[in-house]
Amino acid sequence: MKNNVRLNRLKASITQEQLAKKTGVTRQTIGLIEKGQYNPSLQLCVSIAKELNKTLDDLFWEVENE
Amino acid sequence: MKNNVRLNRLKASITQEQLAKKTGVTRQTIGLIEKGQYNPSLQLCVSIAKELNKTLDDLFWEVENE
DNA sequence: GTAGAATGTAATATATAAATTGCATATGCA
DNA sequence: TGCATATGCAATTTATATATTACATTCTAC
Repeated sequence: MKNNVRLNRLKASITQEQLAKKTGVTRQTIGLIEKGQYNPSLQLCVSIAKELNKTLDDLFWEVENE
Repeated sequence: MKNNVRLNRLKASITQEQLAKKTGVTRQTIGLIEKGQYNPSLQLCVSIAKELNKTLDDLFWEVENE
């Protein structure tokens, strides 16, 4: 599950831990999602997108082709 | 987790069972997602979107406001 | 009004996302 | 050098998405 979370988190200049706290999960969960090793729930994807001021498509749609 | 899956499935004129088979899950899972009673995985959301020729945002982004 | 298809729903089982804890590594800064 | 912050990673536990099975309900067409 490749995605653009790390790229956009860094653009937002926040740490994994800050994003985790804002989205209500742990730092480890954010780390694994960024690594593409998790298949996160839709709700979590939406939370992450909102915190980064992006949409689902921005972060998770056809990332391979970008 | 309100969404536009049912609306777009009906527009595509396919049954829950057909969509389930195409996305590799059971009819019950599709039914519960349409009812908003599940928090589906990102992979499943992507599969559903592709089968319905929609994007994640079309089906799952800020559905309340549409 | 009956038959079949589509959908709702409920109980139990299984797979896996996510939490928790802990330690290792890397990096920047005093 | 030494300390603090950020991140990686691994083992175990917990919560929940999804499967399976089964039966009920709704709806359409004959």
